[in-house]
Amino acid sequence: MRKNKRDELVQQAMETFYRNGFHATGMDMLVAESGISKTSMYKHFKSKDELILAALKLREEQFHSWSAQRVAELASEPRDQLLALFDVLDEWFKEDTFKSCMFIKASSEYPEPDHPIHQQTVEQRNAMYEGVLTLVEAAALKNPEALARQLLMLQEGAIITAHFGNSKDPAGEAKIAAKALIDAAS
Amino acid sequence: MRKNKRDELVQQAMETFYRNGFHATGMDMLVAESGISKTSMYKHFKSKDELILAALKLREEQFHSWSAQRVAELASEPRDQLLALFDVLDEWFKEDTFKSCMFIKASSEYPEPDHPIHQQTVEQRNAMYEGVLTLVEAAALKNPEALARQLLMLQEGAIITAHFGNSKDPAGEAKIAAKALIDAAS
DNA sequence: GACCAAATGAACAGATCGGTACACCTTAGC
DNA sequence: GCTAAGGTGTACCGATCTGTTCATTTGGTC
Repeated sequence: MRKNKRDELVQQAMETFYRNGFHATGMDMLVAESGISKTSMYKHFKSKDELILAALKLREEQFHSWSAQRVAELASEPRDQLLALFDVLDEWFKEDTFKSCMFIKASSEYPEPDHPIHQQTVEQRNAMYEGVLTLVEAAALKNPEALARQLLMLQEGAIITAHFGNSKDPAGEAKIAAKALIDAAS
Repeated sequence: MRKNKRDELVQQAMETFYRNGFHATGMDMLVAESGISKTSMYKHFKSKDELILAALKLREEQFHSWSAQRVAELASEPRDQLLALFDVLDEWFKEDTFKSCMFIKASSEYPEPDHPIHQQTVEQRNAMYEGVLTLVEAAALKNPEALARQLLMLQEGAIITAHFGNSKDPAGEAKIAAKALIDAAS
């Protein structure tokens, strides 16, 4: 069975776009890094934008399954799981390959609200919010929508701060803040 | 007295890079938008990167003076000023030209920690942290370093959330969270 | 008006960009 | 072995990229 070139390409694209930036990465660079011919690339994807969309979709799936699994391993109660989200962030920040969030990068480089790439980042963020809201509701906390939004913003803040690199423990600090907000909503 | 072309260029560059992205903006686009010749540009700046650095510096000065002035107009006590930071964010988010934060964008498009542009964004963020820390200390709140970090992360989170556009009142929600953290540190 | 600094415009250089065309090769299934 | 699907390599296209050169124009001061 021949390896799936399309999947290889999307995986490589995801890594390269993330590390190097979307506009700053040309298709020739992807050819060089992936070993997949440009002809094959354009056979599978009509344009660079379509490839980016596929890479973002893959990133969303991989990150979501990894973080959900880690959270479930770290805690079982919804309230503890809300805090475990920050431990999982911490693990992510400590990875050598961490370079902020691919969706933040994409929404920044494609800032027009009607651009498909921007729209996909918004959808991904909506899905994150829904995930946090589900846990907040399961934990029977007050003002669930607002609290979910605040917790998500702490996560965003931790990601950005971790990328700037000027705090020793962004995830830990955000977790302490999250705990205070959760306690206040109990 | 001839108008200062260099300053005009930096102002225009700041606006165009911010709206369009750094890599996605070519020097020819800047020529078209500013009406300043490419020759003049390269007379004042050795490279595109140097122009970007100057634009970031200008943005830092303008944003800092504007926000400091607005905060001082909105509140006089340090504790109230910490909360007023979020009202000022709100004003900023509501501007037609809001497109996330120029320093977040720059750090994202130039993610290498040794790149001068990335370094300048880190310095700007350090200055923001010091500003928040000064207010936290003046308000005599507990754990000032950690609290300043948390408040800054809420600001980061609000900026990112405002840019994704999937919350009606990111600054207001972040302000409520900030108030809870400040109350808990009183 | 003369002079000088600042600025312009036009053309250029080499490189890269996203994307196309086509002959040819490789792999997998029958 | 044959065939079709998948993939490659090479060259190409028109456009754009950052940056350079140089003759000319413009603006300000005396």
